[in-house]
Amino acid sequence: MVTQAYDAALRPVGLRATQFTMLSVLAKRGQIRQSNFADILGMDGTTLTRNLQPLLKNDWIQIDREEDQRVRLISITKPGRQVLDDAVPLWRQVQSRFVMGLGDEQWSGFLGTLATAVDIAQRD
Amino acid sequence: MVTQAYDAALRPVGLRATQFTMLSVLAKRGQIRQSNFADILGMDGTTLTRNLQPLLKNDWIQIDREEDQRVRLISITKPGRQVLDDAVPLWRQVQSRFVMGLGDEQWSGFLGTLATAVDIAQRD
DNA sequence: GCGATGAAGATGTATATACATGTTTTATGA
DNA sequence: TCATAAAACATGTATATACATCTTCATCGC
Repeated sequence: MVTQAYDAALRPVGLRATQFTMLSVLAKRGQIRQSNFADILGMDGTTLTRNLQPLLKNDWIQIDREEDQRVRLISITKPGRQVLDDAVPLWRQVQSRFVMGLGDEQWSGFLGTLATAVDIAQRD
Repeated sequence: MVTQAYDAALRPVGLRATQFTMLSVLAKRGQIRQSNFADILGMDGTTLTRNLQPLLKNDWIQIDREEDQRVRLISITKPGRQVLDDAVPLWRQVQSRFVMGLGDEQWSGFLGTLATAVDIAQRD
């Protein structure tokens, strides 16, 4: 239901929550290897392969090669930065709805709990 | 990543996390209307229509009609109860990994935060 | 220099998710 | 009563997700 709220808020610019996250990571980190990108997103490599397609179709990202022909380098494009810029205010509005609704204390506790949960999931 | 942990734990019995949740609800509440089921799960009605298919294919649920021919009544079957019984110990193991890893205080805080988040998402 | 091994992605298949829209059945109002 | 609205689901389409497996390319031993 939380994801639905973010998806609904981003609909005017044509972005889904996942896509917003992906473009945000690319905007912040610049060109990165596909495998590294998957790790950052906590996403299976094959999932990332599929999730790149809608972004490519809209020319929001580009994929380059390096000397090692196996590696794919992903980066955001100018149109990608544009749609991200358009999306940020919409994102901020939902985000603040949740942050303010929970309050600072519960919010920071939530972030900490999620980090711990990821840590526990990674064990084994 | 949390969902991945639950999916991995349930793999030996052939259940996904979503399916485990659906069968658990049916086991606890008995026969329910499809629309009511969707509300309980916080799932769009059309998503539920699709998610029922794998359960039907495995004969874990059945769908009956009532006088109002529009309504579908969903219930768990004997094989459904069987696979759920097989799954519960596997689920308990992952569940306790997360509950114990977080500790009682953080765990109950987490549950409260999620409930509040759902509440916020439902506004508007 | 060449065969085995391993790294990096892609593909086949299945499930999960929801919006827009369509279909069927029931309820409602002039 | 009958046309219309509304309720309950299904379907078309698109994205999100991951496992098993395949392909391609690089590296490492010998």
